[in-house]
Amino acid sequence: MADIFTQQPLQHQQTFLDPHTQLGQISETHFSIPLDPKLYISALLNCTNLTQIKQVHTQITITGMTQNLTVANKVLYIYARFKALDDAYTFFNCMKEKDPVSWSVMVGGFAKNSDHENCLRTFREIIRSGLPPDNYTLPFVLRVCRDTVSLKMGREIHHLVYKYGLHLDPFVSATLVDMYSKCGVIEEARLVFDKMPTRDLITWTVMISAYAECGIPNESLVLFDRMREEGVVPDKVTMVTVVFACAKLGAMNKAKLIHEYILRKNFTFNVILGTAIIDMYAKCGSVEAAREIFDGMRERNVVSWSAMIAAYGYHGYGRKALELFPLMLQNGVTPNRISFVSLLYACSHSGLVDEGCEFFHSMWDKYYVRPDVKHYTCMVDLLGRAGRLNEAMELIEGMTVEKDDGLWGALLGACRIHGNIELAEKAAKSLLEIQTQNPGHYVLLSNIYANAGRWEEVANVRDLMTKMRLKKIPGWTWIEVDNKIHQFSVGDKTHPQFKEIYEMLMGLIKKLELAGYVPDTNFVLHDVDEELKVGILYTHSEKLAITFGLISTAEGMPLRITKNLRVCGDCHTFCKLVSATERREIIVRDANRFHHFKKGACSCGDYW
DNA sequence: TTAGGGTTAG
Repeated sequence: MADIFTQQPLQHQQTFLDPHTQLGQISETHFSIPLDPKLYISALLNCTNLTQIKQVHTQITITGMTQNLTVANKVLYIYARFKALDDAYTFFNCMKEKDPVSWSVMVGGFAKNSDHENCLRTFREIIRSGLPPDNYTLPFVLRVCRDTVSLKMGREIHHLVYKYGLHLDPFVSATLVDMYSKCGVIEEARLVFDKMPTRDLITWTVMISAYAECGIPNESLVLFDRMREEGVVPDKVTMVTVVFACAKLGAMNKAKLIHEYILRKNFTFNVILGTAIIDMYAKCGSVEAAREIFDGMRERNVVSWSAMIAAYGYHGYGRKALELFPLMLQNGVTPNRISFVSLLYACSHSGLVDEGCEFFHSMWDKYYVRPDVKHYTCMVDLLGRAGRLNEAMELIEGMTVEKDDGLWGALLGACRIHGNIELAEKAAKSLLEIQTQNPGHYVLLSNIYANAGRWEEVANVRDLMTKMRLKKIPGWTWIEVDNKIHQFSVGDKTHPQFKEIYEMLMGLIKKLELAGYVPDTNFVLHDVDEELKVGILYTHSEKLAITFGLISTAEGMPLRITKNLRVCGDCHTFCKLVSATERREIIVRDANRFHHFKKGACSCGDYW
């Protein structure tokens, strides 16, 4: 047998694989050695497993064809594609001659297989050996910077483009945009994007997706329009990112327009696009429209089922979410960790404590999905909301997986609802030990202390926040009026009609109070002036006020709704009204969930 | 010969 890595060709003619035949069928016939590299390349590309690759590689070595760089690079490439990086690297090291393609394939092989360390090490070797980096290698290295969120390194790689006088082609630019946005500096991503002389579809898609992901989905839609104006035709991947942006925006009119566009342009309705549309409709307030899409899908995978379960969950329809689970199993779909997060979340927000506990226990026993910290967090939330705080604490104490700030935050939130200051302090101590960077947790803690009148602790938490340079970022709300999207935050005065909006708001507050609504300012952020508290309680979302304004024109509605409307602790500050789908129902959205207020009852059972 | 973009939760 020839040594396929040292590439020593055999001296004598051997029985070997006939590259003309189908791979995997060994030809026993002797024939003269074909020396056409194309045959070996196509044989390599036709391999379906590692054994076949090694067989072809052996033949290539026997013939001495490894001396041909094109063939050798293809051997490297195919090993990397089948994740056989050890084989690829051993071969790479034995290659007597390497060209930029060899280096690029090796760097790319490591990058695609998430071997960040070796990818960077190989890239440094290129630079050290005096070879210039090229436009083929840079996207791979930038990909590592993106995946490891290494902004500093990403900037250094970007600098190499100028240092080596490289042309910023669409590949490098697209990965730079992607890297900067995933590293949280969307402005730098946009700078690269704006500087490109011409942008191809992928760069547009990356930029559209970047805005949606970093919480500026309205800009995604603006870019989508601009892209089409410039004559770039979107493909289905672009449409998925646009649908995702619309889901983030929660704007139903836009959602419908985009859905119509997808149908009109005959985009293939695959699982990914279908699932994205389910999510979009659900997040725009219509769980029914989401279900319609779900029912109409030809193929559904675990993501589609989980998305639908989650949709019912955050709309407060826990039972419907749970009904989907056995159907999912019947359809031969295996639940994953996210399916269980969605199920437990649905239970916790519909007060289905027993059902939640059952799922939690069966997920590992029956479905071999090991509970991670997120599942424990759902359970703490479930037990905590139901007032079973001690059980929640016992669960945490018995955990073998690493605890994170979200877990303690859930316990802290439950302590706030039930006014359990002792347990709150335990949770707070652990949160402070972890040094959570989530300002919401500190605000929560400060509020608990404030409610207990422990002002010294309030001041300590505030000091800590200042020292850690943490600031609560205000939530944004978007509202669609006549197909135009308006953006607001609490106390916002940037809207051209802000005077009219606040006048209407103040009028509504008066009506609310006349209707007997007494605001509970206990849970309003304590970092605002006292006189603003009541205002914030109502103005947490101007959208809420505006929609109330619209509803108030409907006969008899405002008093009935306002009398019965009790928003939960979270909603006091973060509630967002999405739309009034019918006169007798309004849907309120807080950070991640929806409340359906129908004839004075909320679909979410917790707060009623 | 080698390169870039998409779905579910928190």
